[in-house]
Amino acid sequence: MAEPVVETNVIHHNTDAAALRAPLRHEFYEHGAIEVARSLLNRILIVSGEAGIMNGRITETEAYLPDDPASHAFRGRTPRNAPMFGSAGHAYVYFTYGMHYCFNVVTGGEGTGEAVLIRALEPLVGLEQMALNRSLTEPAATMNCHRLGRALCGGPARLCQALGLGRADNGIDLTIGDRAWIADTGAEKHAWNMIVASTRIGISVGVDSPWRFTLRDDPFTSRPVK
DNA sequence: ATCTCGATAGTCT
DNA sequence: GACTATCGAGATC
Repeated sequence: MAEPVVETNVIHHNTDAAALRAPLRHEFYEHGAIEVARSLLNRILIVSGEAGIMNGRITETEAYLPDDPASHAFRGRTPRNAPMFGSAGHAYVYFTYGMHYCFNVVTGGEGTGEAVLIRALEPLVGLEQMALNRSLTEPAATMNCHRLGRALCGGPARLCQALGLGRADNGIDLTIGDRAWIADTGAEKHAWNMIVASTRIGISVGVDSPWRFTLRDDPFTSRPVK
């Protein structure tokens, strides 16, 4: 095996307003969940709500594949997981533990039942609203950048609460650019060697599959990579 | 830093 | 009836 190649940590983003408004199109999502999970890193997730625009950089993803025992889709289609079997580029937002929502993007061809869970963001725009949504007790001013980022968006349920994503967003089309989308910010030139693959979190089966993806040395994760 | 535990309701067996 | 793609608080090191 060759030694891993280390490149400089330069992200070529075009984050001007026009690029942020342009959603990634259907074809982007129409690949396998692993490829999409890796390609989503460093891109900007945007939510437009009553309170205005909020966004953040995607820092942690997990792929859930067809024939994957950890996937909600593993035992076939049900009312709950139906969006996973629908069209790529739509949202699958599920409710769990009696109180939390988690946000996924559907990938692959129609009917394959795969998705990518967004597990963490670096919050960029709308931090005050996010802090309100999260009912942050500790004043944001007393936290350093990394601690604040973790408190707001460091976890799949945290980022949903911060961005106001919930039941009403289950099944929405992410390629339109009205409510929620991922920007086509020109990050297509990814340094793939910077991506770290590790095992997924919070599951009891499929625990050995390295389908959690983070960026090397990026502090905005839900938990450190082991 | 790492752990244990309880909350809480929808989903499927 | 069992389980859950989680989180926060509190204990302990």
